[in-house]
Amino acid sequence: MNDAFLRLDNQLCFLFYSLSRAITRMYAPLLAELGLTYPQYLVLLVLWETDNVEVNHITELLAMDTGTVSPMLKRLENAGFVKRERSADDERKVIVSLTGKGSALKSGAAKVPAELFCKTGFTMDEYGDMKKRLTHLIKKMRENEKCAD
Amino acid sequence: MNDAFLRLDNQLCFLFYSLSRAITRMYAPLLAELGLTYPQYLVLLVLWETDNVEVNHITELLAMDTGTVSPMLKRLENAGFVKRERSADDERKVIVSLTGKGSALKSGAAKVPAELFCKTGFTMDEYGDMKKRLTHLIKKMRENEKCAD
DNA sequence: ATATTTTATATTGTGTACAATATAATTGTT
DNA sequence: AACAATTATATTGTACACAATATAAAATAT
Repeated sequence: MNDAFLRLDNQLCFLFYSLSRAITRMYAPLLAELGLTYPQYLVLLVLWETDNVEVNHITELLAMDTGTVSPMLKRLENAGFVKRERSADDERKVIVSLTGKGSALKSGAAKVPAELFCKTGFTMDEYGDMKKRLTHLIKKMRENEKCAD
Repeated sequence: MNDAFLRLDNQLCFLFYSLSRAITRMYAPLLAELGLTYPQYLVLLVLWETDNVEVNHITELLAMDTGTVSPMLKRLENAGFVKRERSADDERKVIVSLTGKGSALKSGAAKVPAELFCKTGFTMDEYGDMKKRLTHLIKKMRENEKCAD
């Protein structure tokens, strides 16, 4: 019975894993035109919504480790898209903000997710429906964290 | 209008990306007991279904680059789970096969996906339904590869 | 006020991902 | 048969991912 779960084509997890990588590969050439990778684009999505945030804010929204975000911010800074400054009132904090170049990228980036949406072939309703299902699943999995028996 | 797509919490792609990473993190401690990472576990899933396969067979089923699979197989070989041998009739090919240790791992691995299934809180029907939706989406995205306008 | 703990970020080390390149064997061509 | 094109795998280089550790500043405790 358990054996059926060991078949690759039965694994829901593998589907999520494959799909995620396939999406990243689809984004790659579109984002390369802007000089970004997909994770870097996610950081900019955060900043385009709220500028001047702590590093902490980014790691939490993206659910990423500092070991991932720290060097990524360094690369974004080297590329001239963001700026990093120690906070004046709390020297532990680093405030990340957009440069002019980083802000300017937003208009060019707008067509990227629209293009990806088109590739899904979804209607707006189907898109929303899938979003709801995934959000629900994520919530469920968080609740069932400890499922040992 | 396009601007709404730039909001992080509207991005279906980000949900897939987050969920995939969350699943991998959930697998990690369970697979660590077996001495495996998630991608390494995927390779073994392939071999448990069909032993003695070309490297090519693995890269295709997992949709992974040789640059990913080659070093991974080397690590699996060092860990004693698989064996690699040049094919006799075509010296270009490398045949990957399970060692006794690699085969033996299968029984211990059976409970891993069952545990993950439990965490989803899905019924068998819901599981199948989600699988169907994702398979359909992957097919759709492959068809709409070129969606430029 | 000083020692302890907590918090915010960075670094180290291992393992993917993947594009681009390299290498060697096989097949196809002339 | 000699050369070109193709095929199978490996290597190189860059960028995540993440656990574990390090570091320094702030908050708390004594």
